[in-house]
Amino acid sequence: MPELPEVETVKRRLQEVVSGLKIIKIQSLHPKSFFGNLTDILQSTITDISRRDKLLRFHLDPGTNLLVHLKMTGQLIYVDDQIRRGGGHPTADWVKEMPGKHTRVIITFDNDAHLYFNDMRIFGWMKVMNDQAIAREYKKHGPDVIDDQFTAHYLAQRLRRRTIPIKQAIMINQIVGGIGNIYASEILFVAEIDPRRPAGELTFQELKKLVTVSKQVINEGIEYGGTTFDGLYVDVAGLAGGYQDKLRVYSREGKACLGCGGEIQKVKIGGRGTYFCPQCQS
DNA sequence: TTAACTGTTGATAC
DNA sequence: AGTATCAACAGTTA
Repeated sequence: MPELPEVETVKRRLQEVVSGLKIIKIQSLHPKSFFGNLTDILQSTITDISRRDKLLRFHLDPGTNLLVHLKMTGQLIYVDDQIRRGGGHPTADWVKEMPGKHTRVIITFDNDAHLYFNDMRIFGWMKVMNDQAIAREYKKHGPDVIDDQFTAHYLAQRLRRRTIPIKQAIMINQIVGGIGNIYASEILFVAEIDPRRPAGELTFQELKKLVTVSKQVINEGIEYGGTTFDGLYVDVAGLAGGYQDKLRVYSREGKACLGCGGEIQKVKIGGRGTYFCPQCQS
């Protein structure tokens, strides 16, 4: 579920709480959640955390990495002694009950803190990867939506003669990284573009607006700490984001369009629920 | 009860 | 190469 703003929110907090900590124990509780040798990263120290697209990278010393994809339902929950005693940074109450039913991996640090990788649907994963393997992985990706490399010229070149709906196109991370199903609907509403339009038929002016709006909406999502539905996405403290209250069209089928007062419609595009205003978006 | 839905993305067949 | 469909999985909703 997490898209760029959610992963970025997790990254920022994680950077503060686990940078400098040494991994002293790892428990893999499900065979599909952790790949690579546990022993390869035991006794390693986390030097930094970075994000590319929806991927989280733990930089380790000595030189390797733990790459993480949360997919639909992944969560990374950090709990240390202070949190268990009810102090420190605010957290959801249930983080003190970790591990939970859906905990798939537990990492223990040298300060006795734990990082819990919860993932109900088991689509997410953690992989031990060296720098070269990471580089190969990143090469498959387009620029992040908020990267300066993501421009109207770039997008025009990538979408030329393509017939898939524009909404589907901006969700392909080989084209642009970080946009998922929720923000795709939001972005196209703000850009006043019909999500069903064939991607190759947008004018350059429309692409310019699309690129600008994409960066704005995604940055807005980051500012509000991401979007939470049904408690599936939460930050490292188990707390919900705030952007679900700011959504303009997503999950608002039949409700009044904030622009014209007309009815928000829901359609399926590429098998995914898509919300838009037929009046405002063309 | 059963079917269809869900925030992701990779494989496959055409 | 680009597109459409299905699959991975578990839970909730119609």
